[in-house]
Amino acid sequence: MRKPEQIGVEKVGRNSSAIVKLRKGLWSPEEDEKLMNYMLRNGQGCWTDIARNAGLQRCGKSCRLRWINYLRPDLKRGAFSPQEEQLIIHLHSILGNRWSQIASRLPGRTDNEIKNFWNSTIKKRLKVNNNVSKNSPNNSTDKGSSDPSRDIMEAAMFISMHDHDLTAMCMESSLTSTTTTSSSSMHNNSMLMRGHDHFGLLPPLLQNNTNHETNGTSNLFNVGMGGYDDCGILEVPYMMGMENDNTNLGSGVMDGDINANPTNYMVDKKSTNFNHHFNRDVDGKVKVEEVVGFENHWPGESLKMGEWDLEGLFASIPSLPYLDF
DNA sequence: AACTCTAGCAACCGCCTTTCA
DNA sequence: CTGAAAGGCGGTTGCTAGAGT
Repeated sequence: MRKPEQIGVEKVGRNSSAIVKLRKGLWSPEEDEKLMNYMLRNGQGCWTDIARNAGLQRCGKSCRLRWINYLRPDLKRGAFSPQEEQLIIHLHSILGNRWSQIASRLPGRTDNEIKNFWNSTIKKRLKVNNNVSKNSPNNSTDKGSSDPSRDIMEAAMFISMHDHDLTAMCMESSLTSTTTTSSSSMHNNSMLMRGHDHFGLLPPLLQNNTNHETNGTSNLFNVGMGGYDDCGILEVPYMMGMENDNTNLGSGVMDGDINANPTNYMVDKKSTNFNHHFNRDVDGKVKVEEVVGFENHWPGESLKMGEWDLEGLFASIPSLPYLDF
């Protein structure tokens, strides 16, 4: 909480030379009421005008933040449900710290709330888990917790922290877990659960849920986001609408079983012209700056995350859940 | 009861992008 | 076209309340 009586100075309005004294710090109930009343009567507009017209000695930014994070009528207060918690972890495994993107998938939750939750709760839990698994050799043969959702969460967090190449798959596996409650059913649909831990990175809890084996072709899971369809075929969305070439939008289907023959998978990936799909837009310009993991294995293809079309991404993954309450 | 520690969270900061005069 | 303002976002700070000692 901030000290309530800080005063700042700010110019107000594009053409205004007016200098007003602005309050900082905690919002008083009176300020909340003013802003709430104004917003309900007039709706959203220019925040600087809102601040002025509502009679608030606050900057527009501050009003916006207060409204979005606290006053909005559709906000859901209170603790995160287990489903929300899982979804946050899932989404974070793909999106990273894009809190607003994550929040847009959780109705009634704000990016700030989710960010705080992640930083205060989930991160800490991960740290504890890491320490436990480091310090306890017995955990390598851990049979897993009795709570499969917890296993998945831990796995997701572990992978998210240790290997970004795997996070996408973890996301996929985790998504499955949101619609199924038993770990056995997870084996059926999820890439991660069906795949092998070629990296030897999966935590014991997750290894317990996989047909774990190791071999020398460890990097073959670098496919970005994807999963198995009903036939067990690996389906890889074309990096989520990263390219603007509408004729190529959709999902590419990799034939072959990557578990059985990962090398073929790599060949198939190339043969479906992923290079084109992933990093070039309609004009042929390099569009995507970096795709997590790819650069390690496709030298010369400089793909980056910054310009992903996330809506396209979500659109191309029908199983990605919204929480709808 | 007094003090310390820490989790939770509201709000600010600073940077980047978008909009507009 | 350009520069300034506004909007948006992620990172960070620092206060409060409650638990622990």
